[in-house]
Amino acid sequence: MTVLQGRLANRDAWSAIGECPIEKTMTVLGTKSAMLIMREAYYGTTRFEDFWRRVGITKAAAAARLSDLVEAGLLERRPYREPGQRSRDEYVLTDAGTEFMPVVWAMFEWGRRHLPNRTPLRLAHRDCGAEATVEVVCADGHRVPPEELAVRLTR
Amino acid sequence: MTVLQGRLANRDAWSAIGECPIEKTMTVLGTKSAMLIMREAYYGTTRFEDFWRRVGITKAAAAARLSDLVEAGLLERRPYREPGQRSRDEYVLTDAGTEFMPVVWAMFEWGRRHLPNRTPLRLAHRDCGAEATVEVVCADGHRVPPEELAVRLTR
DNA sequence: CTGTATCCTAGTTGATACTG
DNA sequence: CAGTATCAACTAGGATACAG
Repeated sequence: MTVLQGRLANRDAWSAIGECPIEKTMTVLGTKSAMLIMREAYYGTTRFEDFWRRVGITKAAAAARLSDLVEAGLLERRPYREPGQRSRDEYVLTDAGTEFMPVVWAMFEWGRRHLPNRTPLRLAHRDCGAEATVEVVCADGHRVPPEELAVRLTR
Repeated sequence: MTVLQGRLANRDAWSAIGECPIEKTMTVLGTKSAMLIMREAYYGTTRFEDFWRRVGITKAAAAARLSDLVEAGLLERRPYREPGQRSRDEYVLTDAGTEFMPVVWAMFEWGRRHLPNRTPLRLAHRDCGAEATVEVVCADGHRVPPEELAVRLTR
């Protein structure tokens, strides 16, 4: 078991230890519109028009990003029909999409704390009312501060 | 106190409730190279050549992104001098940069689980050895699953 | 309402060469 | 080693018009 955190031995590029999931994630989801659509989807938005209006992007951008997110498995098209209308699709979060939300909330928290902004929004635990943040935690239930985090090479 | 999570009442665009920190964060850090440079900085990389070689980008891209990250306050230039050389700068994580890492590790974890990859790396708690993940937790120490997360409107 | 098509601009990135 | 300069390719995204 090798621990990478801290000063590195001799290692060149990520290629030496395999492809980097961070890079792959950014390739699939590394756009502002994708992040904001995920935020909206979590808020409960499902309809095309609501996405582009609430996110504040063009319909073209929304269509492109929604298709990307469906293809990547974060959103799912689900047909619905308003009375007297043709069948249309709405976009709902999948499990994979829900599991992506820590990325979004981590960005929310960092931006809220470190960038000039006056957002009145706060993350909170509905059940107990306390404010919430995004943190690294271990399987034993400890919070893992940056100095205690290890990136282990397995196998 | 209003809770936004779940179906929304009548709300248009984020502008109605202030600027979105997620969007601002993406504006500053929404590039693949910035994320990967942050990863490298956390690993302990500090020198210009190590950044572009290990991240696998051009020197031009590395220079641009390193400057951005310094300006945004995530990295800090610190002068050093090798014997017989002129003074140069190395780039070290600031507190704001360290606090950004949950974003990076959340992406790592999501990509590792949901995208095809064979990375042998795992996050772990150095102190107890258990594997680690990125989660939403509240001030009372509870893990906050997606259904229990609220986004509250304060003031 | 739910898109698609087109034009246009700005930013990211790679490749390559050059400087101190 | 630590950059800067240039060029070209690609992508994101706004504006606008059009279609089912």
